[in-house]
Amino acid sequence: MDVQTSFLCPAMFDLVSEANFMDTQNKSILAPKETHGAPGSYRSTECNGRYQDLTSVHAVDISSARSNGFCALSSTSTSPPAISGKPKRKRVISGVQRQAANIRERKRMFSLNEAFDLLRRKVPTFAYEKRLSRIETLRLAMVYIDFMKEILNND
DNA sequence: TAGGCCATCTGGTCCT
DNA sequence: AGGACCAGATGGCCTA
Repeated sequence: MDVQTSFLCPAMFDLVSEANFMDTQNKSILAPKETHGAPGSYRSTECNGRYQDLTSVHAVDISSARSNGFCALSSTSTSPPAISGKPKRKRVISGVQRQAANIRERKRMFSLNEAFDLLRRKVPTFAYEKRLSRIETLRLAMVYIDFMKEILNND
């Protein structure tokens, strides 16, 4: 029994049940998710569901279209009161800057998801198990770390 | 159909 | 000034 298998047996069944290990559909891994797939979609997908082409022209088109719509209310209604005595610095950005910020944010989230993918590969799961969500990955990693620490302490 | 998960947009704040 | 980071909002997809 290797370390990963032995780890799964005693310590994880509470988490295992949460993660629905018996689900063999595995669709989320095999089929890339096609959200926001409308005309002008800014995602091109590859086999594992990751997306590329983060700086495509389509991204600019769709983001500007969305920015003209339902998200406009958040600028004034959700701004928190200034906590410190500092005067609030109202930052005015152009449409081009907003689009550039959107692209940077997409790249940032992409790298974050890459890190989650790496972490997913480090934590032990059954081969047929459904792809772990991000929160499941974090929780499982914590349990795994604790388990490994216990092993080290018992030596 | 409701709820979970995720991608994306957006504005505010912090930092360089 | 501008990039990074963050959290809220929103909508789409999937599953029970």
